Amino acid sequence: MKSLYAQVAVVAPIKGLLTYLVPQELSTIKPGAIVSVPLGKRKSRGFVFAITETPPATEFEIKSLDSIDAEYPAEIFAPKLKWIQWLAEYYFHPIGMVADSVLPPLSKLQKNTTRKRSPIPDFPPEAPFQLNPEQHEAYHAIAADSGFQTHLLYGVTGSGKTEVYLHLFDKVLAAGKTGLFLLPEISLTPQLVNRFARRFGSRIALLHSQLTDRERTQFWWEMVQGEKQILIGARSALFCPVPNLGLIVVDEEHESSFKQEEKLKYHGRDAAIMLAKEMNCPIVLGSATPSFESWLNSEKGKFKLHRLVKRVGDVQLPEMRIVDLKKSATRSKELGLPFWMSEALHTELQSNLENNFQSALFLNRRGMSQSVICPACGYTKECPNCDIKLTLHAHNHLVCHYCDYHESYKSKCSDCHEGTLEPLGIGTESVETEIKKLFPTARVLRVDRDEIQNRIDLENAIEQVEKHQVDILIGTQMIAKGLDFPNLKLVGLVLADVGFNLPDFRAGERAVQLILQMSGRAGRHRKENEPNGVVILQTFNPDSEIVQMASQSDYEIFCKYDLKNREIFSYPPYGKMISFRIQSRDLDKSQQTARMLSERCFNLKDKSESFDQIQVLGPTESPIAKIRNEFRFQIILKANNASVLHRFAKIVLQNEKWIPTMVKLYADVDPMNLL
DNA sequence: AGCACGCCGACT
DNA sequence: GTCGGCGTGCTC
Repeated sequence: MKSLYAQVAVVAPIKGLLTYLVPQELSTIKPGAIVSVPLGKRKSRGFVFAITETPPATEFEIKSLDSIDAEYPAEIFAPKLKWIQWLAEYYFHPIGMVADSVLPPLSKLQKNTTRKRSPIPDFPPEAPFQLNPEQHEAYHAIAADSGFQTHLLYGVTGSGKTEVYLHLFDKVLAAGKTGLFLLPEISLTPQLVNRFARRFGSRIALLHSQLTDRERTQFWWEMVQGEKQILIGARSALFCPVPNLGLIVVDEEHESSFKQEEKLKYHGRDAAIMLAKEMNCPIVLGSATPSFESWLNSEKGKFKLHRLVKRVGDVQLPEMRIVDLKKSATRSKELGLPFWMSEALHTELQSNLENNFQSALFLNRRGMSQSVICPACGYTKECPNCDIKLTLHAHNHLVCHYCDYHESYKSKCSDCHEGTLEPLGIGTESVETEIKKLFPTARVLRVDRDEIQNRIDLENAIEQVEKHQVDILIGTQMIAKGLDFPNLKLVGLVLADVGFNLPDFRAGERAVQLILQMSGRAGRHRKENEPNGVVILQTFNPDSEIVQMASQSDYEIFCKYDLKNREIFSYPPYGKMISFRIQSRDLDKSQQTARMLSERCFNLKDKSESFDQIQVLGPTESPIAKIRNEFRFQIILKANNASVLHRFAKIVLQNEKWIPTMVKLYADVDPMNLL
């Protein structure tokens, strides 16, 4: 009898697979099996990727694996192996650590455990809505494919993309298959989950970070055993080994939060496309403002494009008015209004209140947060661990956004001991205070990270708005996504400029997406005799391309304009990027290692002509040069050909021996923010 | 990751 | 002496 060897991914930071001898009594072992193996002086969990009869040449003494985990039959994971392997190789992450995320957090629970409070709301079932001609056409074009095909569903806000998804899932269920519905931050869109709950009742399962381990484990098994057929989740739901997959939908596909920024730095949308390819099923990417990556892919014919250009019920898109804050400030002062409240916005809020409609004020706090400044010497407090200004939080706390550092807020300047520290800039909190002063009778609700800590908070907030217990909603990004309030007629973009001038080639794309997403909340359901939705965009840069094109609601024009620039500079989606981050507690060591790495890159470039196209940018100090007392440098690789670039990076990363101790080197493939 | 080994300073 | 903190190295 020949000996069998198992190629095993162990849960440790090891790049490749390790070889173990299979004991005679376990010779029925199959790829996909989960095993317990000796690793150094301990035991580790391992994932069997292949069984071979010949041992590979290795200087290691081959050990025997201990046992097979009976809890997880090999058939569950076998179909996912190739996808896991792709993730590990493409994103340069240890394969065992990638594989480990296919498991539920707890071991199998007793069946029929009852939850205290189901995360899925119990709604009376709802019949499907009739699709309008546009939706119908998109639905049929997508439903025509049963094998792998990527579809881009480009529909303006309020055009009824969700109804198309629901019809598609209906068809998938009717065919006896299962579906996967991916959202950027699922816990932030309860309204969407509710619609699925109404339509599919007990056939849906959820997977996202706000569930308890117990809930996640139960949903995982319910999907795996086919008791539920539609999985709604954040990107991590991709790892659940659902059998018989017939459709994947990625909603709000342009959202950059689909990219995981730590550990396995994968993009949920791209990983979903690979999974659909592996499972040979169609995938739909939906957005009102598609990512430039997807846009280009549809132009190239790689993705099939479907347009929804009209709102459901022929409701008009909101009218957008632009206010130049430089000009409006004087008038605001005369009227006793703060600089960020133009006369136009004030009038509109007033009349909306009188007519009993709801309004929303949107403020992107990023970069405009409440830092405190000393008017005497201009000193702003910084975090002692990170290169970041402290921001003023609920009343008396100065906090760092990157680490846990916080200190109490003392008004006396600790630098010059003269001035009194004063909050700089505006935040949602100060907007709320002012609004309450200006409109004392209005019912005001603020929705941001400080106020809304969890799913329940958000659900309660949404309920209040739905029941019209709120007249003016004030919020950050949180209220820009997926919310649908029939009485909301006015959206005020208090300071639309934030983000325009960030040193990032995607700044324009993001700014326009955000403006359009937010304005899309206004006037979605117009009854007869009701006015149209109104958007008031306040800005210090009324002439910028971003404002001009966002105001025309013409995303496609902006897309074409900005894509031209990207092409000239070989930025994504034309060029591809991989960034390296070098990090250690020792500033000199970090810097020297970064220089060594760049030298290695240039040496490798000289070895082959095919690497001529590769640009090595840097090393530079990372925009946030220090986090948690570690100094960070970065090198960016850019090239026109993705596979050449990847091959190049792989060679650079192959040997880790040259890296000095205590220095960490990370790769980020297709980085979304270059911080 | 997780575990052991080995080096150092500090203390009963 | 020896306890324990953490830097270092290794895993088929």
